[in-house]
Amino acid sequence: MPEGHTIHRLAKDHTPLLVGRKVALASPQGRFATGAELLTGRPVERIDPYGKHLFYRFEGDLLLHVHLGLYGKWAQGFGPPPEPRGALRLRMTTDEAWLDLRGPTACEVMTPADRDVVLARLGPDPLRRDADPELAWLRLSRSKRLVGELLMDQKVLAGIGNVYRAEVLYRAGMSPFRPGTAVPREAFDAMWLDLRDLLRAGVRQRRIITTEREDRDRRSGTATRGDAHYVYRRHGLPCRRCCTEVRTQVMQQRNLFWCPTCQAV
DNA sequence: GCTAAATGTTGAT
DNA sequence: TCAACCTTTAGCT
Repeated sequence: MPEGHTIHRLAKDHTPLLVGRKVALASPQGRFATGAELLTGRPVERIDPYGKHLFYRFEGDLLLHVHLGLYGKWAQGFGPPPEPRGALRLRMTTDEAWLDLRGPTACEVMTPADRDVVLARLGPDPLRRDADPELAWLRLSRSKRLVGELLMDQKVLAGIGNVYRAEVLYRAGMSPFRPGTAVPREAFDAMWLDLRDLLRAGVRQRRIITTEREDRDRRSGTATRGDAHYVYRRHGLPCRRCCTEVRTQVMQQRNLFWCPTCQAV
């Protein structure tokens, strides 16, 4: 589940549970034992999502940096926490609530300087108010790499993953094989705005919905029909608009999906 | 019930 | 280029 929308959703969900409260941290699995000890007893000052990264700022200029990777997950609840099961990397508890973290790629204590190193590797995040699309445009439009690769590059755009890559290219009617240098400014601007809107909707809905039909069903309370995407994971099925078979191939280490007719160039 | 694949990134080879 | 991280889910049987 973790593309940028999930990370911003988590920041919103965790803020009322943690900010301004003293937190006890534990690592039943043991892999974050030292960090947990270091942060225990400190109040959380703020939670900052940036792309696919989460930063929990604790009192005393210490940050908890979390990156969920592919498998990472947070669970939460009120009252006494359940007995820890499985590989539980981190449990945070306050007087009222608990939060469990499993399977993250990163769970570490950082200084603000360490965080700045991480942020320096990231391009603008369309979900952030302070995002500067110009930077993404410069990095994309000067690169001969394929637009399907560039959209997944966190240094170009932070928070975009494999689902949004496939869906935004389809919605733009653009071939993933076009080089960055061959993307017109207007097309980039349209994709930036579309990504921003799709990501915002993803934060609200807690899932990625890119098709109008699924969105309409969800709003009207009709049972959803499992067609939340145009091309993502629809390999071999007919395109929803032109009935051409959706194709797939690995690009940037992930399965890319596209319609060769609707996204011919 | 079993297996494969998955919305991601890093570090070793 | 590949393995590791570690869990959930879809699609089989």
